[in-house]
Amino acid sequence: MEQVTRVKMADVARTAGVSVATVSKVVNGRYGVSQETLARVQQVIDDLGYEASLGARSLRSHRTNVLGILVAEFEPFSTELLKGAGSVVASTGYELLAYSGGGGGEVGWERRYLSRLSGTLIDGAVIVTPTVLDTYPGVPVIAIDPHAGPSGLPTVDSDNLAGGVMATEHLISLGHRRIAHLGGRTDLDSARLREQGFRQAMAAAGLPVDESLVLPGGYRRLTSAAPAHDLLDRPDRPTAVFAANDLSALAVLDAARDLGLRVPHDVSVVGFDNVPESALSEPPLTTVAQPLREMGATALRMLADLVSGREVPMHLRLATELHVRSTTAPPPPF
Amino acid sequence: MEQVTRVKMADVARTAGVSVATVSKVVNGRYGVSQETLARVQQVIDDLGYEASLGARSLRSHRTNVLGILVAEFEPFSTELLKGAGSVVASTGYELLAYSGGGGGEVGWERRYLSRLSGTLIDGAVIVTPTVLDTYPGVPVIAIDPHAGPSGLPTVDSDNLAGGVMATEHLISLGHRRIAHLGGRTDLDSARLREQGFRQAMAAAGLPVDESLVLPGGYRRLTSAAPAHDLLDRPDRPTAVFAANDLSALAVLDAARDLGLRVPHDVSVVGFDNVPESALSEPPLTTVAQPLREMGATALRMLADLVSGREVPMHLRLATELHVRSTTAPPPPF
DNA sequence: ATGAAAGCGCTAACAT
DNA sequence: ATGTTAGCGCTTTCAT
Repeated sequence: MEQVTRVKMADVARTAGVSVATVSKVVNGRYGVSQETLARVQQVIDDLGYEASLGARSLRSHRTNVLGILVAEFEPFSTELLKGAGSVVASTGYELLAYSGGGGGEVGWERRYLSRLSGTLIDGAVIVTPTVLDTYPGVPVIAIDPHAGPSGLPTVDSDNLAGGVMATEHLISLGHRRIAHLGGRTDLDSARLREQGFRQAMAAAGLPVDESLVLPGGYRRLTSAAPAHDLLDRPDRPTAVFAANDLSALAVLDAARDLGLRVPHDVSVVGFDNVPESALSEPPLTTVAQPLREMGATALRMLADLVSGREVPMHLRLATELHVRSTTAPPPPF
Repeated sequence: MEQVTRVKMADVARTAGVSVATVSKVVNGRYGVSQETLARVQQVIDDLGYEASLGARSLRSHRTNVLGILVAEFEPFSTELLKGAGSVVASTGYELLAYSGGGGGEVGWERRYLSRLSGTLIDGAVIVTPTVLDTYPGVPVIAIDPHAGPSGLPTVDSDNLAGGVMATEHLISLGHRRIAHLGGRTDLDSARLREQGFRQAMAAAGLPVDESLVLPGGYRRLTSAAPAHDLLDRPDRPTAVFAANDLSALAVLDAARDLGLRVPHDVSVVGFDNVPESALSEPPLTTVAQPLREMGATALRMLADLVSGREVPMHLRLATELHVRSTTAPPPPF
């Protein structure tokens, strides 16, 4: 029989002729219920389609069997992580709740979301690119790719330094000597490490870094447009640009097109991240891939361990990997 | 001051020297609080970093300002919808909670999830590809791409029939005559419509359908592997395969590679959905695009309307569109 | 303007 | 084996 209002435990209890406590025991598989009663109550539960309210249950029991993944926004980066987390959650026995304000991640969003959900709705959380890296009292938390470097929180990220080296070495091996770096957000750890990788590879090859060819791009397509243009619109322009992420690499592609430069014939471009958009550009972007799915999966497994009181590593760093597509080639001859 | 336990309303009340009732009024912007008290309480809230527990709040108020999107699994299809929903949620003033068991969607998962969350945690839900299409008592619900055809639930989907026709006509226009169809899940409406489109286009071109070339693939890469292999590993293999979705098309690509067949030289492949992965395959997949982001965005807007008591259309069908990439070409000569 | 008290749906002692 | 009772953290009358 369908009712117009949600079926609650009291409804089940009344229908089965028992107390709510007994129903609760049945639902939670506690001892102290006769076979006969159990069968009857179970039958009523099925008939009525009863399912315990997560809110009410967790308010009382402080255990929900649900893990959270908190993101500022559902965009390509975070949803890749989500796919990774989703692919392993079943094997942990938990269910997965992804939460986003939809806004655009005001500073401290992670703390608000966590307070909202923790203690009542989720047993622990994976936080994606938190801006503030406090430890959170009483809630198991794993950070993915935090903006500031590792602190008290168990963290999963990828090897930004090695990635920066890889991108730069790739260009050097093609014969480039005059290489520019369109940087990311200078306040972010990942951007600093990618630049450091760039400098390290240049130094190792005995190549000078022209400081006028190292410009901040801000990780976004819009903020990268002007510096990308400046980089390419000069008589002594570089033969290659290593951009700190794919979005800014795309901006370099835009700038090249505007200036009538062909990629990779006139100038080579390497990005970072390997978001799907990077494969869809024209030409498809050579980029350093972060293993986003694997990072999501790893973080979720760590969280499950943490919630179960098992030991987890403080910092897990996954390898990055160069994906050579079509924006890199040897430099033009003089 | 950081505490070791979650700060709750009682903590705020004690610190500010008022009752929890007053704090509640401040938090919810109710009238009946003096300017002075309001300022003091607000200050304490900020100092302590207090945020109301979603569970406790909604248990009492039955209004949460959170919309849910319920999916069987976080895979490319559902996460695209999620991106679409996420992109508009801010403009509706709601926050967004995505929920998944992680399992593989036992029958009736949507009812379980909905019971769990509705009434207490979310004000309404978008359900992605529900298997059972009941109306749900007392909860505003929008269905995306339901497995059974439209029923009592407001629904958003795309034109699967036209898409199936489009994919097949594309292959026919390239000169293919012997075309296979790797189907989806036979219990799903979308799969049936795509196959129907296939048959319709074949019939319109006066081409026979070899029934041994129509195999179910189950919409997943794993379940499609065997039938994809069977389709290609026969002396009279088809010159083209129309796969019911991108994941199974990717499985066809895998099978072709295993068998040493080149795509599209030896066999052409068309997918359906246009998930990001389809552009990343090698070679990039020709596919029928569903406007997934738009579907997600539309469904979320409809849900917001429904929750606000506004009228919503019963059935919104969005157009599909062929994206020709690199897995289709004329058939090999004999 | 403020606070006391009841209760949302559930679980966990503690009776019986 | 079953029921009674007391909350979980919050909102909401209803007093004051």
